[in-house]
Amino acid sequence: MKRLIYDARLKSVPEPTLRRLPIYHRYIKELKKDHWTFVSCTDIGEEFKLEPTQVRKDLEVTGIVGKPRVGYPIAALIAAIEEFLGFNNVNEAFLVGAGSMGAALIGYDKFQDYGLNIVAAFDNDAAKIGKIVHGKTILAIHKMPDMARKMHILIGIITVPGSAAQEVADLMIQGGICAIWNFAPVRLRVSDNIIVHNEDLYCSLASLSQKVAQAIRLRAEEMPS
Amino acid sequence: MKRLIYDARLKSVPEPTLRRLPIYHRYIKELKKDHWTFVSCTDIGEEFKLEPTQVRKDLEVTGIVGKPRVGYPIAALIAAIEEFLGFNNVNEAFLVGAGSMGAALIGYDKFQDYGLNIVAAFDNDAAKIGKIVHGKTILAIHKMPDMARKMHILIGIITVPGSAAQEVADLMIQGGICAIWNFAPVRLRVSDNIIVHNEDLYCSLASLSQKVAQAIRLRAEEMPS
DNA sequence: TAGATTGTTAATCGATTAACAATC
DNA sequence: TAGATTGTTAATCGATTAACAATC
Repeated sequence: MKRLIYDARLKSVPEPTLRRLPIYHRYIKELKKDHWTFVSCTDIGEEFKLEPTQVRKDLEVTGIVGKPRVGYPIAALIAAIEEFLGFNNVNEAFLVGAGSMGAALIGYDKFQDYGLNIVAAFDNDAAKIGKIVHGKTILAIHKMPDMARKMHILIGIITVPGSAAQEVADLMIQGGICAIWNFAPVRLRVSDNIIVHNEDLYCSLASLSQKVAQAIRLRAEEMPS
Repeated sequence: MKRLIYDARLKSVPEPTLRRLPIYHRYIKELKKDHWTFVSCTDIGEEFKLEPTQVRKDLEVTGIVGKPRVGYPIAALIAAIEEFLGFNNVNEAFLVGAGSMGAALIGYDKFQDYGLNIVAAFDNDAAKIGKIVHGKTILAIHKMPDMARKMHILIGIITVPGSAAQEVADLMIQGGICAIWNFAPVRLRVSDNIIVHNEDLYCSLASLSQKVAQAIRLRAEEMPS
């Protein structure tokens, strides 16, 4: 049973794994509060209706080593997930678009725990510039690229309308930003060294909508009135 | 080349397909504005860097029939996607949790186009009840289940803190709601006839965080200072 | 010791991609 | 007609699940 250190360059981690790890992390932190010291894949799998094997595969990428018969030491496991997901090195981020979604995100104070610190917010609307939102002053967008470069900002959050998103993305990249969390309903055209995460609520809603529509269709067939 | 009508009961549509269709839909509507009449999978694939075959497979689920050599008639294709995704039968929804995220969602006026109409918003905070947000009065949460049942509401949106989410979900289901769009960072325990869509921004952020952390690690290795 | 769980390899499943005849 | 694109089947790829020896 030799064990190789996981080398992230060889193979990128599956996206489903990346999205399950924070779920596990949350649960395991709860267990720690309840003074558990070990947790098994069976425990985690039962909580989220997942196969223990899948949980084990997921945890494997963090490099954690477990004990047969008992599971994984909780404190070490939490640390391994946090280290792997980059929660420890908190990165500073700029947010552009101080509308209601932007304001909501500025207010998410737990983002810090996940490696994100929104240090400034920008807008192009004179009515918004200078206003304070959740303790942060909204700055003029034209200041953003220079500030980003000076402050070595790596992450940008886009919460502007779709029509302005590409322009904002270009400015961010100009300022040295290399990862964009995009809430605008637009696919951004960027070079492929830029990480883009689309949070397109309309697409998510469309998927929900289809399932509801299908459920209604099936129900109508089963009970013809 | 016989063609069977797609029967949604036989096989559920892959989630990736459901999330790509609205993207195509948006693009094709743009093309229609520019007076295109036909669009091919090659066109769509080039726009989004996808294989034409994949686009074709995706469009197939809508039942649209194309013309070899020219592609799909734009107007019919838009109609087919909208019908398939359930954009035509707009469903009424209740939103619970009038915090900043709730307020942002109430303000998303395009949700109607995707089959969702937020008709009422609720909260348990006396300070919020009675307030008007984006033209909608915030109601007391205790009124929600009865109102949902009387108004035949099918969709619930949860934007409360994680600690309250399960309780809200239970109330929604009690009111006859069968589909939940959950923005709280919690996995809801519901019976499996309830559709749950988790919009867990922390998980999404964690995935972004990991990629940024990895990019930084690689960069550090490539340029040792 | 007995048995539950780990680590790891193999099999399965589902989604993507390739191949190609049909066709406009 | 020639050739691009559809519709459809087969091959590939990647993620999930199953199997099982090692082990505490």
